[in-house]
Amino acid sequence: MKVRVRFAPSPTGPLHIGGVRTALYNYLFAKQHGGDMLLRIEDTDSNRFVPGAENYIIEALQWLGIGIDEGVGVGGPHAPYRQSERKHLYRQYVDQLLDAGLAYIAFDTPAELDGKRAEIPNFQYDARTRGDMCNSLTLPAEEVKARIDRGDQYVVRIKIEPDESITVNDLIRGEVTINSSILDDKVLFKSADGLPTYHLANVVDDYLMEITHVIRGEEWLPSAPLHVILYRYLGWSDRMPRFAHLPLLLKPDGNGKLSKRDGDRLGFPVFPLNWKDPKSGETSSGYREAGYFPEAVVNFLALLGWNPGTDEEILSMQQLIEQFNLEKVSKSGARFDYEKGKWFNHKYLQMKSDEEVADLFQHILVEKGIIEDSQKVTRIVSLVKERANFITDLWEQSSFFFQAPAAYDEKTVQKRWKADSPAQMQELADVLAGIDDFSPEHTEEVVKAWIESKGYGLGAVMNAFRLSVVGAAKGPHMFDITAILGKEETIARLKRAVETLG
RNA sequence: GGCCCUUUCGUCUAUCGGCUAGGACAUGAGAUUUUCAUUCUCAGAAGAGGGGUUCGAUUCCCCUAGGGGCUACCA
Repeated sequence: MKVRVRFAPSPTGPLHIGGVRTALYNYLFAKQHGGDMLLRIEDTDSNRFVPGAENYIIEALQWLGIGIDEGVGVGGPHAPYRQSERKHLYRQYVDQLLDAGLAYIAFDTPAELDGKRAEIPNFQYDARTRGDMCNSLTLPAEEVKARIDRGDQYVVRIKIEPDESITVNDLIRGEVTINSSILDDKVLFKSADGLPTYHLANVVDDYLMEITHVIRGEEWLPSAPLHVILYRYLGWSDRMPRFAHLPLLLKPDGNGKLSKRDGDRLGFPVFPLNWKDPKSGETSSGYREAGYFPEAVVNFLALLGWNPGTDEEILSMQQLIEQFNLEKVSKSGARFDYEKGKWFNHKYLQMKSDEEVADLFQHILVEKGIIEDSQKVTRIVSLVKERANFITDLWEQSSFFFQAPAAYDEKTVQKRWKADSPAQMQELADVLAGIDDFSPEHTEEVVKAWIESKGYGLGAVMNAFRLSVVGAAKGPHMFDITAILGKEETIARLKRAVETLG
C-alpha cells in the first residue's frame, strides 16, 4: 500500500517551529517510502481562525523545501482539503454513530457543565455521570425530538464503554494501553458552529484521504485511544493508520514546552518566517528573515529528536530522506538549543561558493546604498566568509572595505595608538605612495623592508596601520585589505587617522 | 488532583546485556596570527535514586523521584 501522510495544522497563527519539525518528519517519512505528503487545514474552530495563517503555512513549507503532493494550495483527488469546506461530509458519520447507539445527543449547556465541574471534583462526562445529565440517554425519545424541533442547541457525544482495554500501537513508543474508563464522552459535533470537533474530523478525513501513517506531536497521545475507538465505532479498524507521536520541543531553559514568548525573551526566532499579527500588529521574527538558510533549519530541526546513528551531522534533505527512521526518533522531549542552530548555519554558509555568498551579500549592500561590482564583492567575501554565521554578519566583518571608518574604536586607540604612531603612519603613507604594484605580496615585502630598515616594531606599526585603515582591531590580513582598497584610499585613510588621532 | 509518556555529559544524542560510556554544540586551555576572528590540538563534563533478574547491567523488570503532555462545544 502506498504510504500517505498528512500535515494537518490549524490556521490559528504562524506555524510554530515544533510544527515545522512535525511537517518535516512527515515529509521525510513519506519521501523515503515513495509516498505522498498531504496538507490539510484543520479549521474547525471558527473562533480561533486567523486570516493569513494558512498562506503563512504554505509559504513556510515552500521556503523550507517541504513539498506538498496533495492538499490545500495544490489540490488533489480528495479535495477540498480545508475542513471548513468539508462541513457537509461529517454529519453522515455522526448520524451513523447515533443510529448505532455509539453516540448520543446532549443538551447540557456550557454553563451547566461549568457548574458541574465546580461542584464535583474531577467531574468528567462519562459512563458514571451521563445518567445524571440532560441527554438522549436520560430523556424520553419524544422530549428529545421536541427539544430538537424547538431548536434547542445540542452536541453529539461519543458513548465510551467503560472498563475496556484500549491499545494504541505507536511506532515510536510501542504499545500504549489504557482503560477506557479514564476517557470521557468527548463532543464529536459542536452546537455552536455546526462543525465537528478535531477528533471526529481528523478520523473521518484521515480515513477518506486514505492516510496510512499519522505522525503528530506527543500532545495527541492522550487522545489517541479515543481515535482508536472512533475507527472501531465507524467500522474502519482494518484501515486504521499507524500512529507515531513525536516528542515535544522544550524551552532552552526552565520548564515547559517551547513557546512564542521564549523567542522574544531569549532573542531567537521560533517561527520559520516573520509574522505580523493582524490584530495586535506586533511582529514575530522568523528564521528566514534572521538570515538562516532553509537547508540549515531543516538539518538542525531534523536532528532535534532524531539522529541517523552515525557521527554525521551535516545532512542534506536527500540524505535525511534516505536515512530517516521513525524508530530512531527519541521518546523524550528535546530542549531547543539555539547555539547549535547557529553552528549549522555557519557550516552551510562555508559550504557555499564565494560567488553564491557574494550574490546574497549584494542585497544587503544595495539596501545600504552601496553599488560594487560582483568580482570585488566576491574577493571580499572570500576573505571574511569563514568568520560569519549569517549573510548579515558579512557586513559587520567587511564594512570597512566599503566605507572609511567613521570613528576609531576607543579601546583599540588606547592600546595600539602610541606616541610615535602619527609619525610612523605619515611615513608609511609616503612609503606606500612609492609603490606601483599594490598586490598583497609586493606591498607586504616593501612595507616590511621599510619597517626593518627603520628598526620599528613590526607589531606596533601593523597595529596602528590596521587601526587607521579599519578603525578597529579586526579584519583579515592587512595587505589583502590594502590590495582591495587600493593605494589612494589606503593612503587617504592613513592621513585621516593621523589628523584625527593626532 | 487524575491519567499517559519520559529519564546517558550544561545541551542534542550514540550504545539495542560485556564500557577504558563515543560524537557534536557550548565551555576552558594551548598552538597559529601584525588585530579580531577562523582553524587546529587538548581538557573537563553523564548513565536520577533504590530494589530485583543475570556470570555480568546504562541496556530487562518493579518502586520512588525529576521532567513533559493531556485533562474544553481548542486544535
